[in-house]
Amino acid sequence: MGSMARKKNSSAEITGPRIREAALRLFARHGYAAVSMRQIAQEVGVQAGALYLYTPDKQSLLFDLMQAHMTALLDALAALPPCDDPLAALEQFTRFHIRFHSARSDAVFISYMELRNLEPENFARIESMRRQYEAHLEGLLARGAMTGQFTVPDTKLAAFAVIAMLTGVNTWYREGGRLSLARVEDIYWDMVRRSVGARMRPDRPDQ
Amino acid sequence: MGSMARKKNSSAEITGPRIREAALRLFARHGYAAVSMRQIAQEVGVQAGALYLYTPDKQSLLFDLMQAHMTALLDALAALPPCDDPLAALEQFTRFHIRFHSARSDAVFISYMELRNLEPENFARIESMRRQYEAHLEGLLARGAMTGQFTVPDTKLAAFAVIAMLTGVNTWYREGGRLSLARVEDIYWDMVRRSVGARMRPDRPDQ
DNA sequence: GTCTATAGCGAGATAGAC
DNA sequence: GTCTATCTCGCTATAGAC
Repeated sequence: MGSMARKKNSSAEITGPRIREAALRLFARHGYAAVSMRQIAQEVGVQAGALYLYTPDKQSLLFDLMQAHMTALLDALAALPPCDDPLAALEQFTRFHIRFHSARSDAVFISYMELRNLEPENFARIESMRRQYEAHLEGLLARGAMTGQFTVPDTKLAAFAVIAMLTGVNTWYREGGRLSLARVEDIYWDMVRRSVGARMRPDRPDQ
Repeated sequence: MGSMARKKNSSAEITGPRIREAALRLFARHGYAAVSMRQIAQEVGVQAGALYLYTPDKQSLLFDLMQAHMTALLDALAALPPCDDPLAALEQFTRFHIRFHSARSDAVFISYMELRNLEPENFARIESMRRQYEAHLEGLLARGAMTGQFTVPDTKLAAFAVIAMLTGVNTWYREGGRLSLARVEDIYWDMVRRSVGARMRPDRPDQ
């Protein structure tokens, strides 16, 4: 109980997380089906058999990675400061989406690309979380449409379009490239704002 | 030479295409790495060994599918009637992209998701074709920015954003759903047009 | 908690009969 | 042109020593 009372095997304590990190990176790079448990073990520096002390099987490893990502996404979304004004909320969502996703490109990639490799019940759970996320955006678009701040012919399609546009950043953005992430946020916010037919907010006049 | 002069084995003549169709469907559904040559053979109704009469190996099968898709895309793009006006050209591109891609969802899916499984030289060839397609859009956005018809802070990012938004249609659109494809085109064209800060064309006033 | 060894299986690809 | 049979390899997962 006391500090230093016993010295734990330092590597054993962190093997679990390291397995998940290695699996995340390898699944994102080569695809779930193309990555073997041996490769993951080699990346971590243990033998293949040792992985099964930390995960019941390969499928659970994939599902846990996706679930952790989606849970973190929904938690972070819920932790945003509340925004009554739909335009402010849309800007908040836009910047949040770009920042959150660009910092987790491997997890994002896996969560979109490896849905096919989930067993049905696992698939259903991840899909339900994704629908929650989309519903948040659709809700704020609907509020903005009601107040007349937004012009959207169809809130569901607009939500799909905005999310697809924003998630696309991950396919080309690399740190240290031509544009800073803050600049990318500004540019995309401009396009998102225009795409839903919204004008600038009064406190930041420019249009 | 004369008609009916000899009766060809009817199934032999079409086995090659049927193999590519089966591979396309299976790769799209389960992923390249997860699909076995035996599965493809079973879908076609031949034995696994027979596949190698039509493709040197599994990798070539994947590459041929992607190359055929990208070639068809670039050919169809080049075959569009020329458009001098950037706004008309953008509408043409928007509707073309949605129509072409929604009719080939399996090939689109594969061409975006299985790039990781291409050997380096094959990857480079597909990527170069994709860049040609993006360059077409970026070029017309740049022309519209020069004429003042578009307001785009960055033509490259705008091209990425528009393509991501439009390709996203494939993730949810299903024939016979709530909206017709023509209606989807209209809605997305509206969002694309707004996102680049363009007004309606004079011959179709409404904004 | 990690190792070695291996069971059990299915993969890609080829050889040769028909 | 398609078949059966097979080679060789690598996979997931487990058993049991340490």
